[in-house]
Amino acid sequence: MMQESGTETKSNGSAIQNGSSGGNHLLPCAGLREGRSNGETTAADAGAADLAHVQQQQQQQQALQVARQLLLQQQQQQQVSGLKSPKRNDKQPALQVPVSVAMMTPQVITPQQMQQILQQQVLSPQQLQVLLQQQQALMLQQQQLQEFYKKQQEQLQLQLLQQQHAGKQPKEQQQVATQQLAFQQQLLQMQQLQQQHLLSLQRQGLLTIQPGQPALPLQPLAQGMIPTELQQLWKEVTSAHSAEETAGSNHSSLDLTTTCVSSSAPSKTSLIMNPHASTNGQLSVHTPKRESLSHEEHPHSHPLYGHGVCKWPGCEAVCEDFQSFLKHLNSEHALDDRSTAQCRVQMQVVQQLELQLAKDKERLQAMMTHLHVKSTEPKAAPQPLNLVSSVTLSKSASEASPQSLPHTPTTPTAPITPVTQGPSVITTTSMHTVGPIRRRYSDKYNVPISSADIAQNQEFYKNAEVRPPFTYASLIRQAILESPEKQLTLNEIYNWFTRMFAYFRRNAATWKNAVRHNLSLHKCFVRVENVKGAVWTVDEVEFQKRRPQKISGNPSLIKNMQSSHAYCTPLNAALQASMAENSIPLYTTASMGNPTLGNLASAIREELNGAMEHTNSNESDSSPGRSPMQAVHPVHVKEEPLDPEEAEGPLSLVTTANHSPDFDHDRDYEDEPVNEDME
DNA sequence: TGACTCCTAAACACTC
DNA sequence: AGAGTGTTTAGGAGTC
Repeated sequence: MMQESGTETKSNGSAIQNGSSGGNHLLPCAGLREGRSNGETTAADAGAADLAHVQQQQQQQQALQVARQLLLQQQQQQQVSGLKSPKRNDKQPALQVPVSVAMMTPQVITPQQMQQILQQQVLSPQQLQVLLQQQQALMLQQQQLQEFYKKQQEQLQLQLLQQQHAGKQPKEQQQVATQQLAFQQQLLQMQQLQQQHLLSLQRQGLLTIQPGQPALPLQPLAQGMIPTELQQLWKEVTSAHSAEETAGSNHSSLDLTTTCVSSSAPSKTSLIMNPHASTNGQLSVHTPKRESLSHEEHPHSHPLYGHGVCKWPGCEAVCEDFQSFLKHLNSEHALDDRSTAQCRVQMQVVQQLELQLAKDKERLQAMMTHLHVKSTEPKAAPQPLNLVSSVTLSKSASEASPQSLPHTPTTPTAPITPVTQGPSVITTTSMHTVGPIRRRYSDKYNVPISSADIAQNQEFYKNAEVRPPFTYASLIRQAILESPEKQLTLNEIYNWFTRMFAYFRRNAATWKNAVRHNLSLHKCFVRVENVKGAVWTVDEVEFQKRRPQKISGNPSLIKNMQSSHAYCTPLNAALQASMAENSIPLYTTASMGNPTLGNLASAIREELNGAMEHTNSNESDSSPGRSPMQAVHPVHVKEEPLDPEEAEGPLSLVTTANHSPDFDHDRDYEDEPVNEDME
């Protein structure tokens, strides 16, 4: 360490001032830094994007399902129309209350359950995201069905009134009744699907229902939460707010649902009043018509219209505004053989996707089960370890030190749960990153946490008192490199820690001491006299030298990485292929924007790139160490014990759009986590 | 088993 | 004197 203390002119006071406001000038990370005040981005935004896509997809599926259902109805109707008595009025009461409250109750995870999940810490942030997305998808469907049902009932009543006055239109009454029944069936199917989904979650350990807890379907309606509320709940729970508060607020979240409902809620009126509906047996055509009508009320959303383009499969006609789109829709995609055929094709596409999804889910389940069994075989968790302590805390900290209570997350409740409790610790992202890609601490406890995890869960670490699975040195380096001038005062480093990680908002004495200790201990941290006083910089060369231990010497690790890569590449290809081959715009190239799959795939690539870079660089170690200026790039290091020398030479077998130019720089550092997300 | 890394804790010195 | 900063040592635990 540089011994300059004798000549230091630092001013503690100024340093503190700088520190307190230091975050403000860290422009590159402003988004992150200000997350707490501006609303957290990154993960949250990604989730929103995901939701948008999922929503869109759901809308398409919904429209098709409704169309399918209606087609069926009409066929049945045609078959029995001659047999049925036109007198259906007496049936109306029964039709008006056909759906129980339970049926209409969104079977989402209740606040209590969400809280429980969080408390148990059995879910990684990714899992929570996935969970939320799944719930949201289901919710969207159910919302749409509910809306549809309501409209049907309204229409039915309207018809009744008309009939009472005019004493006619029995056929339409019959239609409505039939549709009601069909709709009820659909709701039942939805309910069953959701039940299966929940059961699946339970099987996977993702969701635990207490013995005394009523089954989800029986949850009171008030406890049902719409997806955005779930997200909000997640935030608030991780922010140590009570779940009850969150549950109490049910405002605001209607963006998704309203959009969804408006976009796809089938207009019963249009269906019934549409001459085709009552006279034409070819139903597939109704979908566009119905939607076109229903969306006149909600001009801003239509499953078949977006970005000024008609999204009718194979069309892509440019429509300047919604009105022209409607005209186009009615003229070009009217009821004819072609449209009907296209609709059928689309139905098949959806069915294929559903089939594929089911298969992949099954496969995932098998993988998780398999990995869980394997991972828990060697050692059982003898002591409670939460996500945090299991990742990085040394025993002295997690057990002996009373100060280390932060491991016990203050998040509402947080009973410490053994991480090996269930397969749930294996997340989608962790699945493909198990093994050498994780830093040893993670491997140690089978809690794979990657920078990708953090990237996607920056929010999580900001709000939950979960110890980040990174070394102090890495965090310090990250903090410094994130700063515009690549230098920070000690106090600014402190602030960065507390800003980025809720965990470091407690026990300051402990971790601040550790920070100082690391700054002094590691040669890679250079103290420089500055106008501000003393600032700390990172000597990247030293940082790279810092890690003599190489995993290159471990053939098994390399093998694992390569095999992982071998698995990933086809997986990625399969993902894209399955998307593209279905010719669904959402899923094609640009679509890698599809948050869910796209991110997953890119995350996989990224992780494996890192791994391969590492292994490859062992062979072609061409990095002579870079100048501090080079090092100044924002860090993107993975949490892997990588070789210092490999920094540059990522002979990446896979190039990804996501591949950050900076990515390679830090590949070798053993810990460098936080960056990707933060950038 | 030993070298190594990382963490925590603590003592001490220096400056303001 | 007290707080903040910086350095150093020690010991435990895990990895390789």
